[in-house]
Amino acid sequence: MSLSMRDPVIPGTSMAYHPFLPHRAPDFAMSAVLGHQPPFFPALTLPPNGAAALSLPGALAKPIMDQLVGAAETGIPFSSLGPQAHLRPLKTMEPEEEVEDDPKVHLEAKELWDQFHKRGTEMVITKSGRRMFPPFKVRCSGLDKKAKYILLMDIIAADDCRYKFHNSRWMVAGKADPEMPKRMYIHPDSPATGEQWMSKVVTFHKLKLTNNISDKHGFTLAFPSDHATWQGNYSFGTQTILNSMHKYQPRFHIVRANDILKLPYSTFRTYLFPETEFIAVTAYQNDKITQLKIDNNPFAKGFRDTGNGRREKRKQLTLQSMRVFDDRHRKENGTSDESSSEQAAFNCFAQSSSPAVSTVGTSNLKDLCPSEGESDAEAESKEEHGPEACDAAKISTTTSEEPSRDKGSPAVKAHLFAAEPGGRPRDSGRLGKASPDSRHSPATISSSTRGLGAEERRSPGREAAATSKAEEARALPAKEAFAPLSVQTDAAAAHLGQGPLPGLGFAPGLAGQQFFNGHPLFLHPGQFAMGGAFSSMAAGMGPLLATVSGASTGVSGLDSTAMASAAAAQGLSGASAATLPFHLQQHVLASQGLAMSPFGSLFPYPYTYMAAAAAASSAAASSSVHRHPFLNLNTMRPRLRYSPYSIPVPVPDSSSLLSTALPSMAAAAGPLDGKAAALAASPASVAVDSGSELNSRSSTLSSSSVSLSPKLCPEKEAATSELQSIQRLVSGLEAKPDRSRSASP
DNA sequence: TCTCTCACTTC
DNA sequence: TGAAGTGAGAG
Repeated sequence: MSLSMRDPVIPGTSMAYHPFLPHRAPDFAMSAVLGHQPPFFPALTLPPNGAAALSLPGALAKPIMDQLVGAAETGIPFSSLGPQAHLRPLKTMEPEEEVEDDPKVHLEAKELWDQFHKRGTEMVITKSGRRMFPPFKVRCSGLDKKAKYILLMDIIAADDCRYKFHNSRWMVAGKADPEMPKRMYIHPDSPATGEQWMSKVVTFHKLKLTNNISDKHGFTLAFPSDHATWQGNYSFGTQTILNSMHKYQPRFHIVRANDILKLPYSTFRTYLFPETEFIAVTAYQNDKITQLKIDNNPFAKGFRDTGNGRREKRKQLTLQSMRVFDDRHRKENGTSDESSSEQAAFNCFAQSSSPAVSTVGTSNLKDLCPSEGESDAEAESKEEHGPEACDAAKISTTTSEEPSRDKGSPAVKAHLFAAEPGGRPRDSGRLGKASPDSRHSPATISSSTRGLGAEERRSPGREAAATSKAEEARALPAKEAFAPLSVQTDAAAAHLGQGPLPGLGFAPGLAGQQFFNGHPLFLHPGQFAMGGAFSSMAAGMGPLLATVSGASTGVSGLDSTAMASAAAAQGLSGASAATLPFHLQQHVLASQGLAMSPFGSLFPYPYTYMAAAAAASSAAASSSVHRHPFLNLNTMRPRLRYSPYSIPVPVPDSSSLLSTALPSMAAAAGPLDGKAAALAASPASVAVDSGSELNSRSSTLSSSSVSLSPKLCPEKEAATSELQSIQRLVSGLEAKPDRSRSASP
């Protein structure tokens, strides 16, 4: 099993071929040269270095001419396009990179990561999304202070294996499940100047990991075919979808670009930190890693104590409170107002059940666990001087990027780990990893599409890069899910957008795009729920969507009719194109033309040349069977993967649930069914409580309140009796010291 | 193995 | 003050 250090570089990269270049700033435009505003105008816009690209007439001009011909076939007279000689930009762009940069990246919290790696590599994923722990934080240096950069992160499959935790160790348990759609997460501060990035630790703590294929944090932009610039759907989100029990490798990317739109044309520098590799789990398997996290994660502070576990404390407090209740009940029974006394008693019980709100509880908490405060303090101290402090003091992981960067030509710089010079950075199949010390250098890969060089220079890591490239292709088959574009589900959202940019996860705050700001987009109404900032961000994604749509058309064979249907189904009117700014309308029209069949054959080009490759590479690929559809032209049809649309959702017969299900089972049937089931199953307060819990995430306390309160529950006596029984039962098990502490408040 | 709820935490 | 993040534990 070979590891995949994915090489984001695609040989022969040259944006000059890209027929789907999105509309760009006027200085890149050629419209004036062409003498009109052709519908396909955006297709002819140029990358920042377009001038240089076009300076190579022969090979470069032809694809463009092909486009023109294609455009003509779509109804535009070729003659109206003017002579080919005019295919040059009006304005020559100055090279963007006047100041050479030499980015270096340090992994922060290195010690924590090392411990993480030593003790186990479990990273919890949940349905609702879980943050990474340890947090992925880096510090950058060597950036051009003035230049703007976009920082991204993604997580790729580390290998093709599924794992299991057996005999206290992780073992390969078979072949990996179909890969989840990959997403890129763009740091919310992007783009920012090098100076800004270097002035702080760059954290990606907002990124969440989930196993929820239909996660709601993914968004799909849907563009109706009748006026859509970018046909097809594109999903992006702040959550990365992972498979449980699979191994993953986070990656960090630095892109020198002042605009998200330029991502596809910019150089990606990719950094791998082997110690950040992890196995996704839905529940911890290894106590060591659990403890590490408890010790280091502030949110888990509640579990951070030496003596009794929190649960135990809670149990003790509960027992204690019950005793109080019992005492009171006995004392007051028959003499005073039963209801009020019991209410008071219950209040006591309720409060005590929640130490946080009970003075008794809190004081007793201390009594019961005298070491807690101290241990917390210790933990605090430990934390302060722990990993974080160490981070500041010592950065042990540093990149060693080649100082000489090949400007303008595609380059690969794979800086392999010290332990594995010149070879594969990792062997994914290995379970016994190199020691952390051997991994202090991250793998650094730099990919560029700016250059024109047809040849790719490769570092000694070429082999690894080649391997990774093959593996890179593995994830792309997920794009199979392009198919049912008319279906707008979250699952689709999560699944689509697997083009060269496999879904960009934009942090909510990401904004400041210079194009399309404030303009309406053709978003699926049910899927775009973010604010203006994000809207503009999403709008900025347009051109990227164009590339995706290209993939849809070229690879999946999606025709525009399908999109039209989708558009119609979404109630999106083609007239809405009129709401677009002029340049966007141009883009819209042009893209329509481009999306048509004459250009279908061009698809392999753009993706082959897409330097968004690092993003593309985020779509992890398997090494052998599955190949990048844009790298291997013979594999235009990616492997069939799970379909988000075909996930069967068996609806249990509610009647059977009603008749047989336990309340807890009824809960699975949904709130209404659950409640109905609870009600139908039994009139007992327990069942009713369960039902009430189904309707709201009410706490146990409130539920208990319903069932135990004499004012609210008609079965007061029964409840009281039951409570007493429980209390007696528990008292028998209770430790004596606790009893001695159980004084009435 | 996964999901959900809970009480706790931080921010 | 409340939203959000956390592991435990039950199912």
